Amino acid sequence: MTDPDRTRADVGDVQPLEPRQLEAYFVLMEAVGLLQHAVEQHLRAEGDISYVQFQLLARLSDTPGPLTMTQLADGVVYSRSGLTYQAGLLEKAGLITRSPSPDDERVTLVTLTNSGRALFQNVLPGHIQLARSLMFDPLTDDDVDNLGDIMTRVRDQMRAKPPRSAGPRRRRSRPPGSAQT
Amino acid sequence: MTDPDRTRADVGDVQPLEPRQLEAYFVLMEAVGLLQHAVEQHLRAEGDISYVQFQLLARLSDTPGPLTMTQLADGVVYSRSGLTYQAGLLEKAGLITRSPSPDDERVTLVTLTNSGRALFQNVLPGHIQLARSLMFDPLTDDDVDNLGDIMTRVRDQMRAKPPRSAGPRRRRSRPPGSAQT
DNA sequence: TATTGTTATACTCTATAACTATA
DNA sequence: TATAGTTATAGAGTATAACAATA
Repeated sequence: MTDPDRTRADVGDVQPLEPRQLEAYFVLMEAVGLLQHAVEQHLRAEGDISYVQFQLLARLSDTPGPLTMTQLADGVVYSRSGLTYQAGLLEKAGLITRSPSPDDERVTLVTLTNSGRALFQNVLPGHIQLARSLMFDPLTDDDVDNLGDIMTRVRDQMRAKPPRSAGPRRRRSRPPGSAQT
Repeated sequence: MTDPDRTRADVGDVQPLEPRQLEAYFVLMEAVGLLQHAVEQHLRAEGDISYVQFQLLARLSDTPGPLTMTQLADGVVYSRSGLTYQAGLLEKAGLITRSPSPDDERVTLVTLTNSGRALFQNVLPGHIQLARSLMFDPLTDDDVDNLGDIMTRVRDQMRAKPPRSAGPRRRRSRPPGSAQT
């Protein structure tokens, strides 16, 4: 497992690893990192919610009826308990309600309250405004179309791939790097 | 004041919020969210490091000499103490060392150890491989160029804008939503 | 038995404020 | 005084495992 010679930084090993791809990837991650941070700040300041909570509200706003916890979690949160935690916060804040489904009593139906809808609508324009000023200002219409098109393909690709398995399982409660050497 | 001349994306009015932009923005955030999650899993499994730690190692790998804490933090971490925490973990894992600068005794110089360099080089190819399989597979060369070009402009835009101030300060320790209505 | 959701718990990470020490 | 970094501490968020209830 410690073969520093095997894989060199000279990444020309297995495949050329396209420098263009490398650069695109890192720039993407950096830019989105900055964007996420700015957006989190904004949402916290304006509505006292996190981006995850914003996503959950967005999903509920986008749907006519209520959603089940499982439906709500999809793509936003990666553990059931994580969603329960977030839903607990949102419910405590009066932004959603939870009630058992009549059809299937195992299921919890999540409904956006008026207050929740109002908060979301209050916060959305500024959110978009911020996103626009941070990322769309330097882009042309074509750029926006391209970006949307590209990222749509990427997203679809990712949703098709194994969404949650990403390699062999290992322990996670050691100091970093201790898996190595 | 709020853009009297139309921004490029045909805006005659601020409200309609450009559906194209909206969609591009949300798809971007979703796709990158999925990507980040997958990448975090991979780094944890392969090298027992987080993405932030990976970024710090990457920065050090990219530089001939040592970096100061402040230089290292730039763009990766948003608080001094956050970096001290991460550096503490990396040092404990033997991936970096910290020593006072001879020039300015206030400054801490961070150096990548051989072990740290080896770990980074071990982990990098798989990291890129994963990124490629998740996001570059469905893209053409032109797409990659476009994406890189677009995100470079976006990133530069963001670095130019107030990077860490993003609106009026407010309290952060209330339940979500309580700032509203 | 399988599925939906919650709870208990442990852990990671971030950020503010107070502090030390150098410049 | 201002700057570089650390420490103390508090809080948000996540995930695993055990659990209860329903299908």
